[in-house]
Amino acid sequence: MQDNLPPYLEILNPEQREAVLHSGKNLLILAGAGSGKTRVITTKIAYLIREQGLDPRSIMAVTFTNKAAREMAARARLIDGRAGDAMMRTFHSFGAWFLRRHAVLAGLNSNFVIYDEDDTVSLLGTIDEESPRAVLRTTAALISRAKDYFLSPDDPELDLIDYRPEFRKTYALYEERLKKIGNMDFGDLIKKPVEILRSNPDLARRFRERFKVIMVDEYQDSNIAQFKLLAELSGPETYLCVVGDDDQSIYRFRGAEVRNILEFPERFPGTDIIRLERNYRSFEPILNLASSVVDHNRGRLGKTLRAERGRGKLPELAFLPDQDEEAAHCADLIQGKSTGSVRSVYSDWAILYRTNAQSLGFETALLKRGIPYKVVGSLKFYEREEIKDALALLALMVNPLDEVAFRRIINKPARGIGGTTQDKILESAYANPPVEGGLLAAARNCSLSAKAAAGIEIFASFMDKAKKLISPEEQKTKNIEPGSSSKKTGKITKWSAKNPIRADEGLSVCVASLIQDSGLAEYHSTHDEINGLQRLGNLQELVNAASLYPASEEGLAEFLEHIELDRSIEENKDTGSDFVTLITLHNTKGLEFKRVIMTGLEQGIFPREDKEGDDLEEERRLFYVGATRAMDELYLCSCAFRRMFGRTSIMTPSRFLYELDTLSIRIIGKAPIGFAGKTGLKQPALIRAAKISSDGRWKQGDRLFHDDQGYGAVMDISETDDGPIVKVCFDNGQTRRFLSLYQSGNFTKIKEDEWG
DNA sequence: TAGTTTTAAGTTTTT
DNA sequence: CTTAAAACTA
Repeated sequence: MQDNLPPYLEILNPEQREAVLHSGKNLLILAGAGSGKTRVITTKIAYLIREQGLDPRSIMAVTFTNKAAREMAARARLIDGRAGDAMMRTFHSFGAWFLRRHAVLAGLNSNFVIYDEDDTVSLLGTIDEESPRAVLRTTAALISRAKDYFLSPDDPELDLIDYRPEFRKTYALYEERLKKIGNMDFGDLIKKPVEILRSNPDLARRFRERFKVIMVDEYQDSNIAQFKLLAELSGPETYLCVVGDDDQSIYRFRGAEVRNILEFPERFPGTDIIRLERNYRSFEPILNLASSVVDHNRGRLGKTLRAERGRGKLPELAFLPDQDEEAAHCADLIQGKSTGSVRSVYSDWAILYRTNAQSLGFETALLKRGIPYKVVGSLKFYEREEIKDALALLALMVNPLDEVAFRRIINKPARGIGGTTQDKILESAYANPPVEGGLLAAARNCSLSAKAAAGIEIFASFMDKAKKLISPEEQKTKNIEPGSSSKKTGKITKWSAKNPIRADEGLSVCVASLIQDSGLAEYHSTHDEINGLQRLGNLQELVNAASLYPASEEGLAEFLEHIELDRSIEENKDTGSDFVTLITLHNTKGLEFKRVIMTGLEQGIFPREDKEGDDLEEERRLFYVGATRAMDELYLCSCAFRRMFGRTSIMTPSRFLYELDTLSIRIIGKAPIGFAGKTGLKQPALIRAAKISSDGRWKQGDRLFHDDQGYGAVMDISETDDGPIVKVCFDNGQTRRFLSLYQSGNFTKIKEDEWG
């Protein structure tokens, strides 16, 4: 035990302190959920600077999400302000930073724009004009996966991604095309730096000299390419410290390789392992519940989480008739109705679901009750057509060779430049060596119809105008542009013909000018009768966001990069500071809430499909992640029916519900057979059932659900003048006869037969 | 070629 | 049900 430790080290537990003070060899920290790993990382950064006298600039700390990177930086700075000078970024943001400086070494453009999966699909569409969109999307996903595994088109191992020679060929063509354009996709942000470091030993040496300490958070979610990047950046002298939890690996589908963490000690010989197994977040039954499910997984490093907070309220599992009741149940819980307790603070609550599509029902229910909420991470904003259009204009300014952006925007609004003309322009641009001025210049040099040529001129003229707004010479006299007529106008959220897109600061002036002069604003407001105003509002919001950046070419590039790498946007709803969080299970990683409701625990929803093997294990880990977000109270919901694609279908409870420790849970509602837990409050008796089969007729053996009796099966059907009478045997052993009342879709209301 | 109608498909999860 | 994409027509 050291004497006179500074307070920020004093407050750590022995394992945490050991991890912070550890030096010399590489370090693998196996940190269970809620064991204070972020505290360890941030403290370690501060400790290295304060006590070890390390230059902050020689420390690199990588995370996976922007939110995590921001939080890490903020918390480290709280302990020591100098920590702000350390490089704390996401893997992808580091890759972009690296490539802006060193891409030229690989003969690549450094003014690249980052292509997302959608852009990749568009580009693939110009390579392969035959295939339908769905096929292109699959190909795009495969290419992205290939890059996660650090596989190039000529790599023999590419067969493991897709053995078809066509795929190899398409991938090669795509790479060639992307290089010509000079842009990067997400995978390139990791893969290309590795290639550059490998072929430039001097540069690699300089990096190894600079970064003496490299730390990685959520290491269980790293992929092969990221592993290789780490390997290139760290030499024998580098102190490598990775933190992770194999039970929280939930991004396998995206190329994350759990073996990275499982085999870390072998890959980096001389590694010490420290386990953080004290959980400070959740009450014991919550941890027991989470562990009991993930215990069914094989191939774990294994650890025992101890609940430092001791016993608390038993988690509740509610069996509900359908998703509307589920949403109502959530609202009841939040308002404290079911328990009769005092209403809690809204921000204590989070509603978790497997897919974004599920958020809608909760939104409507909460809205109806006037409960404020925020949907986290619905990336819709940047996926909106009008926003993508506006971004294409900006992208084309940054990289005039951006074919995808060019095609997207050149004829919007219509300028008489259709697909055929576009092909002609692109063909001539690719036939000739890269033209100064990019695709627009190429278009001007192309012999086109009078109509098309005129369209090009119109387009080129406002692009030139916008360019002037960010060129250095014009900066001093920038009071001449029309958009910024008078004084500060503040944020404008509503649009009218008299109140066009406005801007008065920084880059927003240029962005506003582009959106206005290109006719994009007008195009979207007139083309969409219903949502036109909202579309303009979105465009205005984009303009507002740009005002934070300087009106220069660098500012523009920065703005675009920020948008491309961090798509989470603060939805500027007039929600105060107290709101319920609606969030996907994946998005909750790293977060915690006092009260958590996990919804949709049904086969097909969670776990999704009938997943098997490794995929099923990943779903289990997702359950573990979700459950361990809860500090005080945990609630689970499972519905008997769910509307999907406009149809109502009967659901089977999630298999995880059969796996969990029944002593750690209290059951509410009609549980299917096999649940031994205590039964809580009674649901009001409703008589309702639905069939599995969809042809509108009852069949022997049809499974159904009855609000009073629970799950059951049809034993016998007899036709009468009043319709069919069905005899049902329930899982609880009871037998009843029902008269079918009426039907809609495959959802049938029934009335209990008098003789039943 | 532009714009409209009809048909089909889809819901993972995200940097 | 909602959205995207193919098909169709002016």
